[in-house]
Amino acid sequence: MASERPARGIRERNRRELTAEILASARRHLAEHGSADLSLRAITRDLGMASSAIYRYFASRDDLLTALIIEAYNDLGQMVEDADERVANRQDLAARWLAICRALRDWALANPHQWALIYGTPIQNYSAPEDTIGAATRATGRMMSLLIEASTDGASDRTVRNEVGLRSEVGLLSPMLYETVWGAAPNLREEQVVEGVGAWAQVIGLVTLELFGHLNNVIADRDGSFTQLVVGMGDRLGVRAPSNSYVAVEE
Amino acid sequence: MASERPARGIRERNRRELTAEILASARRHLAEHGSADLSLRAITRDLGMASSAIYRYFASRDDLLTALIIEAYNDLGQMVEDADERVANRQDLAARWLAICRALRDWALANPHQWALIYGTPIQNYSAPEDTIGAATRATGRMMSLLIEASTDGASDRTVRNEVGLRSEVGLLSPMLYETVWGAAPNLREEQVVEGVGAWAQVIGLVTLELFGHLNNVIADRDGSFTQLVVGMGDRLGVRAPSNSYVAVEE
DNA sequence: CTATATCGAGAGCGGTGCTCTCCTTTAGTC
DNA sequence: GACTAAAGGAGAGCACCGCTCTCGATATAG
Repeated sequence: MASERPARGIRERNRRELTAEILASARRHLAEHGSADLSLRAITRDLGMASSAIYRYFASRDDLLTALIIEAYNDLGQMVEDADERVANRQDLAARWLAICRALRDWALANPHQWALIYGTPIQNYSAPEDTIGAATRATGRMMSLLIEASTDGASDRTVRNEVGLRSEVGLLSPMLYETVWGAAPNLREEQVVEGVGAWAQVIGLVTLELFGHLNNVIADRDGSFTQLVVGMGDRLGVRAPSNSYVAVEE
Repeated sequence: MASERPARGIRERNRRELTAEILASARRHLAEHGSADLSLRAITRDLGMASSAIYRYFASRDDLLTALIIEAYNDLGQMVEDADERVANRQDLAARWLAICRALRDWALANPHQWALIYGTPIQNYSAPEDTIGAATRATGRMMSLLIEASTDGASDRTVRNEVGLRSEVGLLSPMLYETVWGAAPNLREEQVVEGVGAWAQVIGLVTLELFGHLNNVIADRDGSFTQLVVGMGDRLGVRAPSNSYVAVEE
């Protein structure tokens, strides 16, 4: 079980440990004061090192923030995945949908500054590096794949969309998303996927509005309203509990 | 037409003018570099004054930002109201709904940093002063009152909500919203209002996600997707074009 | 053992928000 | 019209920030 090298030197070990300590301190500062007030000097003071020394570990403040962003994405993703998998009856898409959405909101309420870091105003001069996108898509991916699964199942009993004359030829979605979706569900209609993105946007929007104070004199019971909306959303998108069969769910 | 006092002294006139110039410069800096990089010293440099002099006009950086926030709210509100009123057929709620939503998004795309200022991460130590709430509710108010109008009209042909067992006794909404809504439409069901808030959250969510880059590898035709979702939303909430009567709309 | 890469510490640069003091200019009053 | 009081501009200065550079200590590799 010994890692790559047992002790490749105290330098390498120290480096890993110090990097972790810096991140831990940064996480603490972020949770307490938000990303705007996150100061490298404060972190080095915390750790009792010279202010310049931190640049041996993170090239810039943005680099540190990027690390925190990836952490946040992964943390949220893990939370959502766990919540989903905790639903015993895998066929109960409605329960899974609700669990996922509630996990998202709960995490946001518990970690408001990290939520702001990933879904709030982007930090300047920051263009998501490659490392981010893997982590970034974890939570969203869960939601979307569940919605896709639902759309495939009960595609027949979905009410027909508006006939207002919207274009229906392929082109709304990005090429990348086409590949992903078409791979999983070849005969899914494009509009269904767009509706899924809409549901995702609504959940993110609700949580963001709540967290940023825009629901303050609007909604009293946030828990109840959120649940109502999420359930309604799932309902519309065909996210259903295992239809009539109450028993016959073997394997 | 001469204002309150023709020239109550050059002091008062200068004060108004300089305040306006400061705000103009701040607006310029905000539009170019975003709120995080908005520097009081840069503004004073712009205006050729001492860095300390600005504090005669704005007590702090947060104060200046608050002024910009109110400006942004009002600007957005004006845009939305204008767009709504430009729809000739006032009975065509669908057209008005789409116009409002598109105006919101267009304004956001044209003024991304101002959008971030009001719907992005809130600035620290900032608790919306009284002056804000009037401006803040302009755009949102338009959307909500239109949705309420629609819900009252076609309340009968709305599909019944889920029967999952959500509470229905009064309590989801804030007392303030109850007063507002119940005054305008006494027999509106609470769940309808919550659905309206949900629609609002979806629109805000869509625009925010788009602006903050979260739709980058997801949706190609943002215009088309946005329109589809908004139209679908209105459809569900009973926002309809003037039903069958194509002519008989007198008065 | 030695050459080399790593890394901590300190000084320093230009920037920030904000305060305090000094001094000029304007406003309102006998 | 002189006089007091308020308003406002200018400058120095404080404590902070991100970041760079240099120097000396230390660990690693040959």
